Amino acid sequence: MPNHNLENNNAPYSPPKPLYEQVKSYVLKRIESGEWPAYYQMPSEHTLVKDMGISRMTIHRALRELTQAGYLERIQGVGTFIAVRKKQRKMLELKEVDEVIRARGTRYHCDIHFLQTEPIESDAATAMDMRPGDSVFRSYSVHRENNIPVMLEDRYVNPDLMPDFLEADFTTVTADTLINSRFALLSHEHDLHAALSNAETHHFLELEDATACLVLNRRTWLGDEILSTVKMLFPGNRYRIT
Amino acid sequence: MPNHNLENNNAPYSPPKPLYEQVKSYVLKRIESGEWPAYYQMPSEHTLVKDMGISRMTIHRALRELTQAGYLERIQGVGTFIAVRKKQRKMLELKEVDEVIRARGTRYHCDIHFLQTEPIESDAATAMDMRPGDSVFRSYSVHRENNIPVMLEDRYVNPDLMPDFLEADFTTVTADTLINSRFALLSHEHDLHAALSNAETHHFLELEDATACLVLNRRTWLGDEILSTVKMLFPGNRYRIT
DNA sequence: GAGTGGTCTAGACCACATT
DNA sequence: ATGTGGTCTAGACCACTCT
Repeated sequence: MPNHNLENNNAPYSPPKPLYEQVKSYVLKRIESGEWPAYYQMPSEHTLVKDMGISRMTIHRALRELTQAGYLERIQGVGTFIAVRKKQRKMLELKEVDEVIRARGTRYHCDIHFLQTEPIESDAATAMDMRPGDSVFRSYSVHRENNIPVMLEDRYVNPDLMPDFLEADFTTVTADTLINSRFALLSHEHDLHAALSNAETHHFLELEDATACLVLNRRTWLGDEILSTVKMLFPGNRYRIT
Repeated sequence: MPNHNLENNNAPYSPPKPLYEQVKSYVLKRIESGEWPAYYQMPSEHTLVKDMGISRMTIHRALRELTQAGYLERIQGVGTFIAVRKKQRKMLELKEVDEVIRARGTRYHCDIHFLQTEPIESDAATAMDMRPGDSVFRSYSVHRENNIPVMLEDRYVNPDLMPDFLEADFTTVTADTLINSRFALLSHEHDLHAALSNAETHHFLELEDATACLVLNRRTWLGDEILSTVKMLFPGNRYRIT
């Protein structure tokens, strides 16, 4: 049997790493050093099995995980290649208002202006993938930080998917928190732009003048059905998304 | 040998899914239906091997991947448990303007209004972690879709970290694309709000009236040093972040 | 036909936790 | 002592690509 402890041979008390991790390090080291540049076809599984004296399943697991992590690209029947620099995706996390405000140590409060069943009108019906006139739950609320309105929320919920939405106690949890805690497999779709306040939003947000607002639309999917759509308005001078 | 094609037995032309994928579906179905709630100890690998007639390595791979994905928690010597609802982080990907526009099939173009070295003034110095008066590279450009300005970019770059920034050809690549292709280990910090256009931005964005703009600030770190800060203005009626 | 990666098995040994 | 998950092997069959 070959010696499988490929590293730290002279360092005492070295915790043994699993073989597949050692294979991953072996490959990563050659990628980082530039020995195996992008597009380079690295040795096949069979070759590594022979050269490293490690079984194919173990080699395969290592290469599969590196592929998953974006370091390699594998083509069946062809070979394994070093991936071009993994594209850096710039992600922004959209945190819940109530959590942000509470984390700041300021006072959070929410006024529910209405929470009711209504026939859905045309535009919202399209967004919810329902027919105009179908019954829909709707909530309309203002979220406040130290009593100053920082967000206006206009939400539609599909009654078939969440029949008890109207019974929830939104003084203690936000609709978002409720929905997230209820369902396991949600996916979200976002859309962001800026718009001026209009007469209605002006009133509910208690604005003095026409104000640039950040508009965040979110559609929440439960599997392949739309559970909820929500439009959130943040006055630009009162709230920043970080 | 048991029949391993656990699904679509009556649907013709069903593409056979790998066994480990079928095991994953089997487990996910029971999580979604609520049959296996959070904290529930699901059957052991040995039990699944017996019940499903599938080898342990295959079962193990399925459970390992579900663990990696956050659905399960495994404790050696104890068992496998359904994970508490993975906190659903709502992420928004900030794509590059030029890529978005090109993907839409519309025409992308960028005007550089200036690209120079200048002494950094107080506010920007704070943001860049430099001293006021230090030399800094600055670029000021307008990004257009079908010749209509959709984004105004005001960027500062640390000359020590990227001495050749001024030599780059920004008619073919954006500063963002250049920076991303140059460095491997960047991290980004974002900040988003809405604001009205002012006299200056009004002019460069060729706006008719005061317009609500989405303001996206980004700081890009190279290790523990700030490589670049940029303020991007998107007129709300011309561009949405999706 | 030869070489590649994708999957799967039936066993094995180990580390760990509980009883 | 028993049961759990973590790793590893030596084979096997398959689908795919290229020559």
